[in-house]
Amino acid sequence: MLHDPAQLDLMFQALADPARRQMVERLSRGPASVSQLAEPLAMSLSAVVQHLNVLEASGLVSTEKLGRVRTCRIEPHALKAAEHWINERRLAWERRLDRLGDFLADTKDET
Amino acid sequence: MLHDPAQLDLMFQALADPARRQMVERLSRGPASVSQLAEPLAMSLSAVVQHLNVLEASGLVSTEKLGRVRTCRIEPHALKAAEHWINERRLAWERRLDRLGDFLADTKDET
DNA sequence: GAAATACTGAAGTAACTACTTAACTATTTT
DNA sequence: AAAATAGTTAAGTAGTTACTTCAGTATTTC
Repeated sequence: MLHDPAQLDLMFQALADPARRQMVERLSRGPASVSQLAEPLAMSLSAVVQHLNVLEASGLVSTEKLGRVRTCRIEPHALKAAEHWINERRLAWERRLDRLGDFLADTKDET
Repeated sequence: MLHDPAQLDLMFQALADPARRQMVERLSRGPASVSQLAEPLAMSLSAVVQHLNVLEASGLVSTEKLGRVRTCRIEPHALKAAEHWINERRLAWERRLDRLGDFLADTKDET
């Protein structure tokens, strides 16, 4: 799993945009062409291609061109890296609270 | 868990910045004052306060002012919401691949 | 081979972001 | 009460982002 901060930056930045999240959501249900990705979005095809480039640069999506159709798919490894970063921080916090809880319980015992 | 897309937007946008992620990382090890958060960052205190406001607006961090010190802490619920969004998409994709694998295996059995 | 399809790239623009400095307020400490 | 501390707020600015339109290039289809 890539913890390169620059890569994390690109991933979270990619996920920050609602249109791009919608694209990821669509792709989570299966591969799609650029036009299929564009269809539910209220913007030009050109704009969608630009969003797609952001997603691809972030590593969250990979694409392959066959003939005139570019097929896009999710990269679950990259998604997992973002997920992992958040999870680690949340767990660190929760472990801390647990230790604090134990400490308080122990202190109470000693009275 | 809040799935409000506007809230997700704010959260991912908040996490997109490396300085803000560093602040979250620091807070995952325990509460901190604004100056403590600022200390490792190469920017003015003012800039840190602005980042902090973004984090607070996103719901990822909450703060409480006592006297002249503002103490900041992580909101694990919000972190979990972001985590959950990513996880759902990745699982949707992986379930899809599993079904596809089963289908291919079944098809092979039928020869 | 002409027309339709599926994208791609460049240029322009309006809005937003991440800062800065400087002036300020509120709270402690001495 | 003066000085130091901790944070806040406003205004300005350079750089970035999310689009747009328009003109292009391959690839199919008819």
